[in-house]
Amino acid sequence: MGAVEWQKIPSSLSELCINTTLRCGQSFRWRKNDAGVWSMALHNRILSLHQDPEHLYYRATFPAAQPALPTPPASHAPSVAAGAEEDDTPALVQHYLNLAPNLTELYKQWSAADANFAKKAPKFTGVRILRQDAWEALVGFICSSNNNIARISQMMHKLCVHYGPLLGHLDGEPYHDFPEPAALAQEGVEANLRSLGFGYRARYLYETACMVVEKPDGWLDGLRNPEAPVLGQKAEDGGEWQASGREGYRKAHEELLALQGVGPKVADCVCLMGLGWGEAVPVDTHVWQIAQRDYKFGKGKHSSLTKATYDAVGDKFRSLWGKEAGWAHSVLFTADLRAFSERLVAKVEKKEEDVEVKKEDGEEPVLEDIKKEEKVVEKRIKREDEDGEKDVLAVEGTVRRSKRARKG
DNA sequence: GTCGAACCTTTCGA
DNA sequence: ATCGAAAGGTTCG
Repeated sequence: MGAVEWQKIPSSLSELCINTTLRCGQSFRWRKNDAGVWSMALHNRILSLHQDPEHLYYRATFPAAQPALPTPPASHAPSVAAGAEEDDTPALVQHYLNLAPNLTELYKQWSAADANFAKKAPKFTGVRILRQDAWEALVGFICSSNNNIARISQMMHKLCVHYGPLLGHLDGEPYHDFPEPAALAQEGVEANLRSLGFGYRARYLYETACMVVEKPDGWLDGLRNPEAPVLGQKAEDGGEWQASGREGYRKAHEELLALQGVGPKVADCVCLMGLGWGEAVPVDTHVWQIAQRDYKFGKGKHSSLTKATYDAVGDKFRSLWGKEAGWAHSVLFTADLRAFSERLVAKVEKKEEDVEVKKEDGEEPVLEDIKKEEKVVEKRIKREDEDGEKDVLAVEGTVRRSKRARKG
């Protein structure tokens, strides 16, 4: 493995908070280790992240002996073992984390346009829409139907372990890149996924993989917002704005609907998080609750979440928040997640106690000391994420414990 | 266009 | 602890 030193770039927690962004239901593959470092296999390397109030730190770990070329004369292929020849990790980080937009400015705009956003957003700053791989987003959100984030994460992990190429190990854990469509379009995949606990989504994944494989090359990325091209491509104009969404967005949404297991909500998730269409507003159970509670839906004409109501909710948010409505929506969605619910309660003296109780419950005692350190770090950077660790560790815990001594 | 039921399994919360 | 409900929905009739 060719590990590279940590790099750092200036970044405030208002511009990006990875502890929120990486576990708010956008990507389901990030794992946090005991030292508080987030890692994920991405584009043929293991990308690791952590941050303090002033900086974002990143590091890539490349697989050993991964010759870009069929290993010509090994004569002077020196320590360049991997990736060192033009390390594109800085560009990848910039691209994946979507660091270009000024998030503070966007929050200001959304707050000015919407009192409810202004009220909710201050406790959920730094939520950034990631630019994920479109295929991964498609698979992840097909799995998300009628499901919970912990299980979706577990399923994505299994998918990588069983069908993705192994890149290497970190903290003793294997990291696999995300499988290509062809890997999931093979005979027997459906049955195997079912046995792995995917339930009825096994068939959706297999059939969608087959359909994608049959499409012309580059079909999925062809549905991208030209303003948000894949890494290395030049940005172009995204088309004319309208409250129902730009033409390219509508086209992408419509095409995605033809895939198995893809309805309006999943299609919007892929549009927003995989294809760069900022106006895509996925309306799920959370957003529907929000729309009823805070935006006067749920009565009369729009009393139930029909297709027409679905579109109306999206239009409402698009006309309210504009071109990046899906982004604003994600902030409110995050605020609605149980995993973050503690931020909504007022800071009272009882809180410390509650946290302690939660921590002891269901966690390995061995981790106690480490976790207290972690807590200190979290406090130092002035975030309130003690609550979050519990959830994240729970996800990893099930994976790990299933292989080791679970009974204690 | 709308409605209801069925769908797999895990996690959550009372 | 245990058990029903809910979980970032979609499909089918």
